[in-house]
Amino acid sequence: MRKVSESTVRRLSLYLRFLEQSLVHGLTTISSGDLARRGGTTSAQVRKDLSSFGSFGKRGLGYSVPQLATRIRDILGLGRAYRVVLVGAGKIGGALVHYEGFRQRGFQIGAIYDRDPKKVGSRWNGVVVRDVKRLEADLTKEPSDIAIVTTPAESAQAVVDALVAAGVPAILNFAPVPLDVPAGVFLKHVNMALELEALSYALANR
Amino acid sequence: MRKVSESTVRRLSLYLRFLEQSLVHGLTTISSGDLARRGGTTSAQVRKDLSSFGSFGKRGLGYSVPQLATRIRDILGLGRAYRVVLVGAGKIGGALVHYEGFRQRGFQIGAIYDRDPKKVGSRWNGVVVRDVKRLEADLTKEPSDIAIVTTPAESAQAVVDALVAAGVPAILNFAPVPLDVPAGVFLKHVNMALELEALSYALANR
DNA sequence: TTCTGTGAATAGGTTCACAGCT
DNA sequence: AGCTGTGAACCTATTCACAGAA
Repeated sequence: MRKVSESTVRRLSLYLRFLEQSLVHGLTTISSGDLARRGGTTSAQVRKDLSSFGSFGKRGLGYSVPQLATRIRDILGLGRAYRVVLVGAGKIGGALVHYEGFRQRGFQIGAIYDRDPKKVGSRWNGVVVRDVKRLEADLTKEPSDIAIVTTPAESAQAVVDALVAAGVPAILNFAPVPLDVPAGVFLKHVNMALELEALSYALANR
Repeated sequence: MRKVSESTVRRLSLYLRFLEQSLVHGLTTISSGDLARRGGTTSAQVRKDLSSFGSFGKRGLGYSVPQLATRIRDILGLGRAYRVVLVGAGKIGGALVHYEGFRQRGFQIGAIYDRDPKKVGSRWNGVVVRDVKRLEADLTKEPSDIAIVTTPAESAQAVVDALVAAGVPAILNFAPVPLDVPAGVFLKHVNMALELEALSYALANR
């Protein structure tokens, strides 16, 4: 397996969604051109993306929908469930807890943490909110694969430090602040204000 | 001004954040190296990014913090307020309505739309939720620069079609579905499941 | 001396184009 | 004929390295 770019991984996720839809519609075979149209790219790109991982298609025919879906799910590591902890029981945290798309894909929110004593003890979508003080101790007993950080900017780095200390290998950050993690820990940001600013730039310079 | 990449625009937003913080801390001058450290990039990258728009620095010294902040705000088109409409008064929509980061940057949510009669008429952070049927008519009277779509996947394309028909030039989509817009309309996606899948890939292939 | 601004070099990602299966 | 798989060409973005201003 050769080195694969971030963009390729993103596109694989999109292909997988389309494959799953196609499966529901009873399609058995699909061409790179079909996948391209839906993923907003070109057929050559689709084939290149897939070829990094092997040859899954049949020349003259295309790809088997269920086979390719399984293969991509495998590549993306979606063949298993992930235990996710969420730190920060605010508005965004609440939205994420109730977001069905996560659970559907095997991302199970197993614990929620907050600093606010008024929130601690309440139930969010069946999960009890715990005091963030327990975060490190809990993670030692119940290791998590992924943490989602939805705290205010000020607390985010401290939370991330605790997560890293407790051995959490992957973090998705919604706090609008750049964070430091040691090498070997995977960190991704979702920054909604940034996206709006990109639109603002586009509008200002059209 | 030469052509500027998406990544450059994203980095400019990050530089701006750091500049604003530095301003609060009373700094008057900053070097490309300082900006780089905070933006997770290199000093050469920072200088290249800025040089697409002009020469704002002083050799041997660096950049004036307030001047550069103003200049970037200008470049990004943040010198003005934007009227934003939000379509989809669900959990994510609710989180966005209350997100202070938007208003701080001049993105003002002026109207919220939903299909659910139970939600229509209620107040969200001071804004009354309207029936989505009124969307096009309202937009004709009160044009908006940006729309944020947080509907379920099924309704997103229809909503976007209405937005485009009503002349909205920029759309930020949170629905987990690819959308079609005509050329000239700016469309950006925020796909949280996709980000988790990128982490899943990283974990599976480390 | 310090730090910017920028051409030149390098690396990385995308598209082309075509040989080779089915 | 249709569609994949892939080297080669192309294009875009990042890094290097250095001349020049403060």
